[in-house]
Amino acid sequence: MTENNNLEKLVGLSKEKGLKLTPQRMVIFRILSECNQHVTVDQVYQKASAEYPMLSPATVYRNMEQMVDAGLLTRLDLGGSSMRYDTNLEEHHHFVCTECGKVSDLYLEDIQYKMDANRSQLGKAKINSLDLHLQGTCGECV
Amino acid sequence: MTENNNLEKLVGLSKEKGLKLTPQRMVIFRILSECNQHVTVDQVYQKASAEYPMLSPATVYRNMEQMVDAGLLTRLDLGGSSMRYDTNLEEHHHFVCTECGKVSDLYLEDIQYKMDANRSQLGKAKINSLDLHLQGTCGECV
DNA sequence: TGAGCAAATGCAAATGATTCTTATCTAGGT
DNA sequence: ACCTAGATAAGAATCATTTGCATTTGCTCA
Repeated sequence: MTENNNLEKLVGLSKEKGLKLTPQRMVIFRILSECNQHVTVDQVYQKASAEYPMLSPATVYRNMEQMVDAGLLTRLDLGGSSMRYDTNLEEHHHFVCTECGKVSDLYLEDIQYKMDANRSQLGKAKINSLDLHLQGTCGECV
Repeated sequence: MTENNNLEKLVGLSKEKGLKLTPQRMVIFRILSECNQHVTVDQVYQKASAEYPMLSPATVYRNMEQMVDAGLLTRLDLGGSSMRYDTNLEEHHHFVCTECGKVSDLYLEDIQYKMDANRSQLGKAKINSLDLHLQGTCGECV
């Protein structure tokens, strides 16, 4: 169901944005819908190139970035060496386990509100993105 | 005064940690105490190599990392292409202007408290670091 | 004060993520 | 079937950072 959903989105998107429905794009997108969230480009590339061997990493990079621009993915900088991409578009934050690397989602509805209260320190500044990075040891690794 | 303070720290450190008082380390350390916060390794290297031309970048990288280990600096991942190091050891957060790159400090005393309230989502997990990344347009660039 | 050892340095090469280049290819409209 | 804009593959290029190694240098203790 998620997969159909995403496939629909892709098709709709390709019309909207003038993106072509190339086989590479289809493979990449299906991989994304099968993967867990927070994937790296390389993870996608590994899986995708298994079934589409001539695929180049650059193509995956390009496609993921396009999907971000199109609002299908969110780019995540979780502090590791490589960027991650999140298929969960809801406003949320992340907790990264420094032992096993697992990423957990966190929904913190009142952070934004709290920020507003502290906004005075920023003067006329306009906040565009607010990102909470939490690190620690997850339940399984404790 | 800050410089004397830091020099003391450095000497104390070298005893504690078995770090040697090399001229390179002295130069790097003084540069750090003169620089504004949030410097990159390269910024330090540029200034330091001006007065110690044979200095190698690797030495700066190594020294900054050692200072982090020793608790004299904090490593900052502010999302740019290179890491930054913060000489301000107080608990605080950062706002990065996406126009001019300026970094502003933010003191948000109640974030930690708020997090605790949301901790239930994390189960037995242990939070080691909490880092708020804010991006936007600063007062001057608005 | 000088020998010895661990730590520090410089250099260059390795690494790893990402981007760029360029020639080729192809989807989609006509 | 044909054209053309846009997409692709492949690999070179880039950039920040790390590492291996041979050499040097603080620092300690006799």
